[in-house]
Amino acid sequence: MKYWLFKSEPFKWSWEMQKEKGDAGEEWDGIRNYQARNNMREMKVGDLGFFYHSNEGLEVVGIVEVCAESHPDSTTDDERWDCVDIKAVCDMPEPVTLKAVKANPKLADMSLVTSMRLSVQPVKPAEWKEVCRMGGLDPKSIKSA
DNA sequence: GCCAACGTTGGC
DNA sequence: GCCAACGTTGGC
Repeated sequence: MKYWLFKSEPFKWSWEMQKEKGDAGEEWDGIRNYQARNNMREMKVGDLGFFYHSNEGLEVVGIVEVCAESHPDSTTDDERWDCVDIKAVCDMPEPVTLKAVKANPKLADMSLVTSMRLSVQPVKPAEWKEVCRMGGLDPKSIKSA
């Protein structure tokens, strides 16, 4: 099981909108970047991810779970682009801001800091635990449905 | 809204 | 295969 981070601009697709979809989940479509796509191709059902608000908010606001493995992106006919489906799992009790992540030496190598523009990123287990801790969330309490 | 950083494209 | 030009992302 792996960990990931999904970036979204809240005025395009927000955490609230993701939660409204419930367990049905939603396609994480519109990704037009090879590295981000390759990350999605590696995802398995049950993998967990952070939901991060970019541009506005600049914070990790929730936990999501991969609920469908990589398939063609329905928003394009271009065969190069695949995407996964994700569903909301729970809120981050206290959103973890980019500022806080940058200020934490343990997270200095996190993709969020080093690969600022990558919209779908891998997260290391140690980073996962640390961000959960900062957000007031016990990683062990995250239950996939 | 600006601009730096980065990815992609296309001419050579 | 290099690299300049261009477009996009995302923090500020």
